Amino acid sequence: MDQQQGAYHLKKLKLKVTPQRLEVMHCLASEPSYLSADEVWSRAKPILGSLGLPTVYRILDELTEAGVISRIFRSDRKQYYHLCPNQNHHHHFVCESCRRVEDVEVCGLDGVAQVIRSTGGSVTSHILQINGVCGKCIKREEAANET
Amino acid sequence: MDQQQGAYHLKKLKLKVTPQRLEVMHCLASEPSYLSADEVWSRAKPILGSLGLPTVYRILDELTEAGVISRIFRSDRKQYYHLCPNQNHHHHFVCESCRRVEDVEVCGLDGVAQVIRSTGGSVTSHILQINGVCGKCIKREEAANET
DNA sequence: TGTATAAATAAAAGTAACTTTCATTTAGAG
DNA sequence: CTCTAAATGAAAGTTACTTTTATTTATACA
Repeated sequence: MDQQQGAYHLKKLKLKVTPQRLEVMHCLASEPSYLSADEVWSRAKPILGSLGLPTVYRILDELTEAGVISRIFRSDRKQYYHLCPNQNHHHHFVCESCRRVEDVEVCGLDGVAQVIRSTGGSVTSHILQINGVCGKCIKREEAANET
Repeated sequence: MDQQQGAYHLKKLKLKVTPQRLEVMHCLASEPSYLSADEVWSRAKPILGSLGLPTVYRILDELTEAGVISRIFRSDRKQYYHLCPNQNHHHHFVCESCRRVEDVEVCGLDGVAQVIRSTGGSVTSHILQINGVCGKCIKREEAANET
């Protein structure tokens, strides 16, 4: 994500276009995997010269709330963030081996939402994350086993 | 979940049947919503007399790993746990108003898994959580608005 | 292009969630 | 009953995250 795109997103959200926000977005966008708040801070800080950790948390929260970035769930009780250029509704396939995040366009939630509605409830959001091993990693592991 | 059921689960997992484990399971099972580690501790401690917080964390981890309890995801960066009697594959509808967790039998992930496999990847697990407002809460809110 | 101002940031201190370590206890196998 | 591996509790430690407040800055508007 370049500065223009970043600025566009921020303006649409009525957030000021600050170097900190642009750099946080840039960090996440240039990472095919996901990053923790701390990792974003470590990467963005030297580029900006100075950057407060609370600022990173605030920006991550704002952008998550706005749907520009998504949380990635792991069992280590830490929070990870991923930014994907695809802004349509989609979900994530997370490789447990290389940590890469792939977009999954299929949602398959229509049936589920229908069931909820049939009980009088309403659906406001949902989390769908698929964990597994990506094709590249499977091939790599197979090759390693054969030697 | 009574002691017998709890003991059955633990034995199947080759875990010793301790009062601590039984009580943690009992706490979660008697709660239609979800609890944080801290909340489990607060509830189980007075019943057991003494209970270490690390023990609670350990037990929650073991049971989550084994699939006996599930994590509930919220945006407050804290971890919550839910135990449901239904041990078949299913997902959760979490009411944002009353925090109640309802089982959802429909999964709808077959299509997604197929897409992953078509790219050479494999799926090992997935997270699906539906957030919304349950029928009861919608009715309650409507009634409140009418007065 | 200035200027006012609301929004945003940094620094410092604080809180809460969670973990590690290790000595002691206990469940369950034999 | 006894032995042993597993489990627990206590204490201390770590890390993730938040709050507060003074200062700075982006931007709307003159």
